[in-house]
Amino acid sequence: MQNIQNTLLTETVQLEEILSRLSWVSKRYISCQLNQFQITPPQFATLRCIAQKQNGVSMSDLSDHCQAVMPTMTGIIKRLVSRGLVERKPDPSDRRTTLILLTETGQQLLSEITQLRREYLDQYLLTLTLQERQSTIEILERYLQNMETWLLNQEAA
Amino acid sequence: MQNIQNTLLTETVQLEEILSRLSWVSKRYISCQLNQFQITPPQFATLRCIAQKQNGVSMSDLSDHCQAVMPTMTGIIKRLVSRGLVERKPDPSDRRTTLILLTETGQQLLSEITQLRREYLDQYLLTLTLQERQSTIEILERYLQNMETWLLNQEAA
DNA sequence: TATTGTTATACTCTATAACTATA
DNA sequence: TATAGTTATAGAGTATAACAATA
Repeated sequence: MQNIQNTLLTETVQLEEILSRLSWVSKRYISCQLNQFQITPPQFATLRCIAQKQNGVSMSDLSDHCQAVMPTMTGIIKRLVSRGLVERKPDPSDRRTTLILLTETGQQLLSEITQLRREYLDQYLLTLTLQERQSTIEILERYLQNMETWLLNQEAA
Repeated sequence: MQNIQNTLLTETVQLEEILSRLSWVSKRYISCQLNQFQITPPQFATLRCIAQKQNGVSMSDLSDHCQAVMPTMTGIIKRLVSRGLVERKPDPSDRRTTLILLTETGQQLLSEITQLRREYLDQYLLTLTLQERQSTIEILERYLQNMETWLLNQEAA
């Protein structure tokens, strides 16, 4: 009996398992870290996305970058606004567009969270060699781009 | 001014960013792969967990391993039962306990999804060297155990 | 009393469809 | 007509609190 699995790399089965667990466990892990700050993973991803641009991000850009549909973003932003973490500003060049910006409170919260996460991560990274750390960065970055490209293609289709 | 960030490894800032993106993007990626099978990431994680034990898993074990509280599991299992993917069986040794098992349909669906994921992943892994693939497995496995241990400690506290 | 599990409730995230306002 | 964004609605996941049945 010809089994298609025979053609796979020997590491593939193992890594599919690891990456499935990683997706789930890292979500629970981040969720748990965010608990004390009273924000959720989608809100965290959104805050990070907003922080990348100094002059504000439109709802549709946010929607694209966070891979969430517009009505979903509307809800997330509404909650972030009500907590005083972001604010809406009209775009002078197009009156249909609303720009979203971090408030000072939002910036402060985001950097507190990031700092905490860095400290936790640093402890783990100390258990790796320099070479391992650098190769991890390289490989995960490529893997991320791989998934992001795939997701964009799905969207187009 | 003494800045705590100065004490971090140079790779830490970069990896915190990468791991945040990874958590979010891998969730969207898996979610997108699961779409055609009409199941959600928490349902997928649950099915995998059930599949690991031949003789069924209790709700409380599921709740522990999936890191979700019992009422959450009740809901997820309810939907999986209604789709015919899992079934409940009373535990003969303790009448309080319900054992959850995969149905034949559930096993089949799970292996279809896994096969699809392996094929996608395999294509990416071909772009890595053997050494890179093996070191990725080792590093991610250790990172996972790190997070899992941390989560268990949080729960205890 | 302690454990196993469900139900009730409330909130967030999610997508689709319908809508408003602007270009 | 097309684009930017919101509202309405429904379903899934999440946690807390209250409850029933069994140990």
